[in-house]
Amino acid sequence: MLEKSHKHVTCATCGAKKDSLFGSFCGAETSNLDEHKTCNYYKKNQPLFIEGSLPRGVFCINEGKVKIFTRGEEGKEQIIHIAKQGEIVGFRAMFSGEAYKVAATTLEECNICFINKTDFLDMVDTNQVLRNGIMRELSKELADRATFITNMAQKSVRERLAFALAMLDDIYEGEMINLTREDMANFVGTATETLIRLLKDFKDDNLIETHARKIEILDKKGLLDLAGL
Amino acid sequence: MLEKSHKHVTCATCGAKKDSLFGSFCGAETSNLDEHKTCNYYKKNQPLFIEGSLPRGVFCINEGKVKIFTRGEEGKEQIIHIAKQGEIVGFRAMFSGEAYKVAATTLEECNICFINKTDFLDMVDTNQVLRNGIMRELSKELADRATFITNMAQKSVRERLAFALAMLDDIYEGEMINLTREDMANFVGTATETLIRLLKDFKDDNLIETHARKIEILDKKGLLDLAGL
DNA sequence: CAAAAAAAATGACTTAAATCAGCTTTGAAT
DNA sequence: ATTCAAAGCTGATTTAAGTCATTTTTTTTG
Repeated sequence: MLEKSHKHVTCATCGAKKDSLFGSFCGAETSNLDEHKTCNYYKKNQPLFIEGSLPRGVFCINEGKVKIFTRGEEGKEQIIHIAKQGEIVGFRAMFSGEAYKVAATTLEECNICFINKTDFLDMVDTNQVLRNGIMRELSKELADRATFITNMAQKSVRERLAFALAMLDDIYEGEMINLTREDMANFVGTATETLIRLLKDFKDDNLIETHARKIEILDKKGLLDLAGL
Repeated sequence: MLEKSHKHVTCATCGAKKDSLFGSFCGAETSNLDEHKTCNYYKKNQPLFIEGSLPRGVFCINEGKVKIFTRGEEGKEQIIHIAKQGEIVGFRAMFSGEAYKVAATTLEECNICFINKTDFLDMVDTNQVLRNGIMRELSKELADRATFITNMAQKSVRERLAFALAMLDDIYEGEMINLTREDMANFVGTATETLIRLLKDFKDDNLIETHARKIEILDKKGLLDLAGL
């Protein structure tokens, strides 16, 4: 695996920036961003923020993956989204003015930059392109979540898992999927045991292959078919 | 029931405006809004827009209720939200620049105003208060949908129905809930037969009372308890 | 590297909720 | 008022998926 460590990242040379909401920033805007951000190294399973806390700024993922989740009754996690490099995490609650309803925790070692609330809101207020990007992003996610709800309501666990694996293949971009069975079950919305049994089925059907915890997608098209898409 | 009919509504005297995103509009802004809107009367079960079409503007509900839904595999509806007077419908897709992923259909006779896309976007661009209101709204809804997903994944149908009835009680504001059993099932995310059986249980437990199709909430606290909240 | 802890896997059993089929009531339209 | 289709309701049956208990494998840590 890639060696990660605490290092100072410059926005101007950040590989993740081009895919992010800051992608359109010009030189002056980029160096302004640079001055207002701090870089931090996170270990695996470290929280960025928890439910109920007040947002103090936004997190920009430079490297690594982060799960966004809520907790149900008995504290069981429901993973809503898995964010990767280039994604900005934690800005939704800043606009609603409320405490976080979701929590964010690293799934692996990460390098993540932090931008202070007032600095970020200043940028949003003065930069129309950024603002439009954010509104587009919020709207798109809203539509995605409508689909998510519909899938939860109408699809079987088998179909949801097939779809989730195809999504994870995109998120892990060719790398093997590396999640605990529990996290995966909490993403699909099922029991861990059920998830494990279904993974075996998929393995028997040559859709995937497992290397200990890691999952390799062999037949993405087959998975999407199975998901009913 | 209240008699509804095609009538011209003035934004200045609109009873729904104060609760809407336009609530903060001053006199000049209100008359500008007035000039750019048209009023329309809708019969029950009339679509405002359908999935896949491109947004041409936004809908502001003056009177009546509207269901927002997606369709799964075999066309089965999943109701995501039920909008009432004061709510603005259809603006999310305008920011994403994509076709509607959801559809909207009236649940009863409605009076609904329409504001053209360019006029609305102009207002958003020039009015910071409106813009902030929209961003707050988008963010709040995003959080609501995270909770919705978690409920679908982790709660039983019984719990979800109890919660849905409590929500509907707020939406219908004291009026009796008036939805087909099918719509209600598509909101809760279950089969119509299952929903009917559970309604009977709730009736037996004196939580609700039915008057033909209409449902009266007798014990909202009891319902919320049952929902596990 | 060994030991301990955590995660993964398997088996047996239970149950919530879907499906299918048929019957009854309601309300809309003539 | 009568008719007819749509919606509501009930019963019987099936099944997908959850739960609980135990074993095996993997991962972590001293």
